[in-house]
Amino acid sequence: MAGSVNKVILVGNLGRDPEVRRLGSGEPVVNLRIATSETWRDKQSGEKKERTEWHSVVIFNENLAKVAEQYLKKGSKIYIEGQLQTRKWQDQSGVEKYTTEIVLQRFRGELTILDSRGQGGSDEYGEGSGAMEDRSGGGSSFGRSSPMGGGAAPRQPAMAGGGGGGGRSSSTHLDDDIPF
Amino acid sequence: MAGSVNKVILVGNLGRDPEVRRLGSGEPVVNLRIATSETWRDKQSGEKKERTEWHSVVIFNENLAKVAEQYLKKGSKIYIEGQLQTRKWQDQSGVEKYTTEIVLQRFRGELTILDSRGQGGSDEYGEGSGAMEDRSGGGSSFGRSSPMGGGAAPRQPAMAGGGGGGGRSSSTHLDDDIPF
Amino acid sequence: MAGSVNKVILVGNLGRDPEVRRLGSGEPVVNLRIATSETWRDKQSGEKKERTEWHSVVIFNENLAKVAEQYLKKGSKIYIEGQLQTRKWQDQSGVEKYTTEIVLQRFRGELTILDSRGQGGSDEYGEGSGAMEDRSGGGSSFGRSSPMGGGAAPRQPAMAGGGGGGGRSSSTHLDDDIPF
Amino acid sequence: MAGSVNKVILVGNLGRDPEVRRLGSGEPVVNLRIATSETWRDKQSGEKKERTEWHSVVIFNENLAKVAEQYLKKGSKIYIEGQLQTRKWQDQSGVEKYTTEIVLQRFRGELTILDSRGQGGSDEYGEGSGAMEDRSGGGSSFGRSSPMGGGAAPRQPAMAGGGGGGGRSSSTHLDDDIPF
DNA sequence: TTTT
DNA sequence: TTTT
Repeated sequence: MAGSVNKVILVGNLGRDPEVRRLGSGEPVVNLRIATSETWRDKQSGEKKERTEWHSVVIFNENLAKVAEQYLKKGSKIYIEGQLQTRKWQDQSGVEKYTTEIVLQRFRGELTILDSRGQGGSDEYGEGSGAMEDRSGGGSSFGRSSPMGGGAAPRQPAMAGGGGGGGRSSSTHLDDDIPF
Repeated sequence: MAGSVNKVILVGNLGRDPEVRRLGSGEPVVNLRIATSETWRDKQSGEKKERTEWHSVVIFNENLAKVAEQYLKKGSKIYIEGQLQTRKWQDQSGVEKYTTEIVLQRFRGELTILDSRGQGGSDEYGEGSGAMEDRSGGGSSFGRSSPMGGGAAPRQPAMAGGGGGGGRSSSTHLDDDIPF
Repeated sequence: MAGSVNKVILVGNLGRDPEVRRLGSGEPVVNLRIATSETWRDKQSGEKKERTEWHSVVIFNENLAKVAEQYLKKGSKIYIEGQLQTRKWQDQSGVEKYTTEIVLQRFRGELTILDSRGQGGSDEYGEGSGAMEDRSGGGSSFGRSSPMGGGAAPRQPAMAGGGGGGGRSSSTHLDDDIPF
Repeated sequence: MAGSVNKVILVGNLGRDPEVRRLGSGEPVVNLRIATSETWRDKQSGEKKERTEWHSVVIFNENLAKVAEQYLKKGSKIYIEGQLQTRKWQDQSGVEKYTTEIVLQRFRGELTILDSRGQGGSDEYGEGSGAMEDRSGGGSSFGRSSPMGGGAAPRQPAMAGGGGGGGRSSSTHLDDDIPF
C-alpha cells in the first residue's frame, strides 16, 4: 500500500548456532533462533515468573548473513532489525501451516553483536583493537552502509559506503570492519 | 532472559473493522488486522510488483482497546507498537497450529491514528464532542501516559499522567483526550 | 564503539517546505523541519495542554533527498527514520553552539509519506505520471532497497534491489517507483 | 498535533557514572551520558575511522531512574528508549543555548541493561539466580509494566502490572525484579 | 514553522 | 481483508 512501515526490533540471545544454507550463487542465507524474555512477580502468588518468546529470523542480506555465519553462535546476544513476514507451507501430511519470521531482506535490516568478543564461545572475531575504554561490554555493529552522513560536507567524517560505484550498502561496512 | 527487547512497529491500514470481545470484567480486548505493503518494479520483467503482508494485532491494553473500539474502522491508517508473541492452538481436527501476533499488553504498547477523521470510511468516528476537536485533521496519538517528562522541573509543561495517585499510564492520556 | 544503535523514529508534519542545497556533484541535500506534538489535560487546572517539539532533519541519502525535494511540502505528514548527530558551530559572534539533528546518511534511513497526494497543500506532488498511481491515496514508502527478502528462494516475490550490478539500495527502489 | 511519534532508540555505553539529583519529593532524576559509535574504513586512505556520538539522557521515569541509580555505572551497556526534547537555556554570559536530550518521561520510556552482572564494575546487582544458560552476556530489562498481555486469558502467563489498584507500570516490574 |  |  505504500505509506506503510513493517519493522521488528529484537535484542536477545541465540538459542542455538546459526543455520546456514547456500543459494545457487553460493551466498549464505542464515536462520537464527532468538529468545527474548520477560520476568515479573505474580501478584497473587508472589512467585517469580518468566516468559520466554522464541523468534525465527531469516537473513537474506548477504553481508549480514556472512557476519552471522562467522561471528554468531549459541548464546550470542544481538540486536537485530528486520520485518515481519508470514509464509504458508504444508507439513508432511499436507496440513497447511503458517510461519511468521523476522526477515532481513537483501540490503536491508540491521544486526549488531552485543556481547563481548568471543564471549559466547571460544574464538575471537575482532583483531585486537581494544579501542574504547567504555566498551567493556564490547560488541560489533553491522549496518547496511557506511556511517557517512553526506558527501563533501566536513560535518561527516568522510565519504564512504558507495565509494567508487557499486556501493551496496551493507557490504561496504562489512568489508571495512571484518577481517575476511 | 531479561536484557532483551521485543518490539514491533507497524504503520498500515486496517483490513476490516476492529473485532471486540469482552473479558469477564467487561474490559474490551480488540483484534485488528493490519496490512503493510511494499511495491517495486521487477528488474527482469519491468512489471510493477506488490507484496502485502497481513498482521494480527491483539490489544489487551485497556485504554488503547477502547480507542480502537471507538475510533478505528476498516481502512483506518495507524501507527502501532507492540510485541511479538506466538501461541499454539489446535484446530477442529486436533492439528497443532501456531499463530504469531503483535500484542499490546496491559499498560503497554502504543497506538496512533494517522488518518483524518472519517477518512477511512463513510461515517465519522468522533461523535461530535468538542473534546475530539484536536484530532480531526491529523490523527490522534494515544500513549500509555501523559506527555510529561518530569516532576517539578519547569522544563516540562506540567505535571500529569499520574497526578494524584493511580497513574496507570495509558488511562491517563485516554481520559484526558477522549470523551467517554 | 560498535555494538551500538543510534536510531530516531519520527511521525510528524513539516513546518515548512523542504530546503534543498546541492553538493558539488549536484546531489541534493535536504533539510526538513518536523513537528511532533502531544496533548494532555492538566490534572490541576483541567485545561487542555499541548507541547510541540521541533526536529531538524538532514537528508544526505540521495534517493530520499530526491523524494523529499519532489514530494514533500509544508504540512506533509511523514514517517522518518535516521540517527542522532550533534555538531558544533560558531555563530557570527564566535560563540560556540551545538545543534542536534536527525541525519539520514548515504544509503541509510527511511522516509515514508503518510498523507495523501497534495493533502498538505494546494498543489499535487505527483506530476501525473502513471508511475505514481500507487501513491495517491495512502502515502508512499521509500526505503533504501527493494522489498525482496532473498535471492532465488520462492518465498520472496522476486529478485530486485540490486538486480544487475550496482544495487545501491535506496536508489533502486526510488528508480522503480518514481518518475524521475 | 497528535498523530505523531517521537522515539529514540539507543544501544550504547555510559561514558561516566549516572548523575542523580532529587526532586523535592525525593524522587531521583537521573542524567546519563551515552556513547554510540560507528566504524568504517575510509575508501580513499584505507584507514580505519571511528565516529563516536555522545547523547544526553534524562530519566524522569521514577522506576527507571531508580534502576539507573542503582545498577548503572561508567561503562555499562544499555538499551534505552525515550523521546527527543530540545530545551533553551542561557549560559553564564547570557548567551542563549539549546540542548537536545533523550527524555524518559514519567511512566514512559524503556531501559534495559545489556551487559553482564557487574560487568561494568565491581559490585553485582543480581542476587545470583543463574537462570538461563544462553544468557552468558546477561543483562536486565526494566519496562514500564508487567509482561502481561491480557486479563483472564490463559494465553498470557498471568495478571500483573497493575494488580490491585495503583498499577504504575514501570514500578511494578521494578518492584518485582529488583531487590530493594 | 506543522498538525489537531 | 487494507491501501496505492
